[in-house]
Amino acid sequence: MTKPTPHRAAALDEITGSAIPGWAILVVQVNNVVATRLGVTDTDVQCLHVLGRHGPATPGALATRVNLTTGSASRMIDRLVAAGCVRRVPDPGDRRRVLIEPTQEGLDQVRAAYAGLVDRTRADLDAFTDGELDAILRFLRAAERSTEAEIQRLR
Amino acid sequence: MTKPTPHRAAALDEITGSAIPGWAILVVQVNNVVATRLGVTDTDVQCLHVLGRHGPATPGALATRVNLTTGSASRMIDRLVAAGCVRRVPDPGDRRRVLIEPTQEGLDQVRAAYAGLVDRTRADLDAFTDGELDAILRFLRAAERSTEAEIQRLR
DNA sequence: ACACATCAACTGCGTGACGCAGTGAAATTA
DNA sequence: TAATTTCACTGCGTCACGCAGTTGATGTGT
Repeated sequence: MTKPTPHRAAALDEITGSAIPGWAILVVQVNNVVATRLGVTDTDVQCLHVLGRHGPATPGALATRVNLTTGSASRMIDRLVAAGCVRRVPDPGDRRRVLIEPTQEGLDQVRAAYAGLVDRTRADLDAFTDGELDAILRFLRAAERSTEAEIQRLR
Repeated sequence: MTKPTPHRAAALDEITGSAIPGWAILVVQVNNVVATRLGVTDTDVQCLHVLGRHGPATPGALATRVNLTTGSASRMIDRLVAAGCVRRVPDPGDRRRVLIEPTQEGLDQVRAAYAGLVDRTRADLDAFTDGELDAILRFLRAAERSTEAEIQRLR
């Protein structure tokens, strides 16, 4: 077992040290370009992503997800409301709370902005077998969990 | 061929519509947390990532990679110099140009900030076979190319 | 029932990152 | 050599953000 796979160690290094960072840099950049296109802030699109993924949320919950104070989140929501991407809905259960829910227009704008990238990625995935696709999916889910855990730790 | 794999279509949708976006959101968030920890801006860490990946670059090249004007890049470099992460080196070949190169301290700081996440990811990757690892690596490289291409298109 | 503490979202104010427009220096070209 | 282009770099205004305080609603103890 002194030499399980020399190739394997190299692959691990390349994935963690080069491929993931390289991709992450471009993800940040494409988000920035999209934000500029939509005429909003990077933080705003991040907020829209969170809403599209987890559904309506309170300003407070939104603030923690995008690393903002509640005050700054308030202003961010003002901007998104003004842009027609988001709506303020009173929480029937607790009249202190307000729920922020994305408008159809907001969801469509974000979806359209990333449609090109999604298409390219689908095309990329054509080159893989069903089993490889499954492995990729499992990896992405694992990375999601690990990144989430690391965020919690770093706070 | 009317039913190549029903499972495959579902996997494609989940990867492009859920797994990648979900991970991307967290990548942005972890970058933000790291930036706060290092006492610099999100843009600053993005710049450090670019430098760590592509080596020394001129302020102009750096500006395009982080979507900034050359003026704002100048100030960003000022901040990074003040933080001891970066050095200005005159270009011997063209005396108008200045090369920005990361200091060892800057590289170490970034590396340390992400060490926990890298460790987690390596642990995640233990669960995959050599062949699966190879598929994951090929996918990441393809995603990198596609994202790069989409950025060019959106400009 | 009534005060009192808590928790939610929201506002004034200061700081700072950014874009824009202009400057100066060096290189390229006519 | 003169004109143009291409760099990096600076005043200035705008706007996103954090901080601290406000308002209103919900619980909580006596």
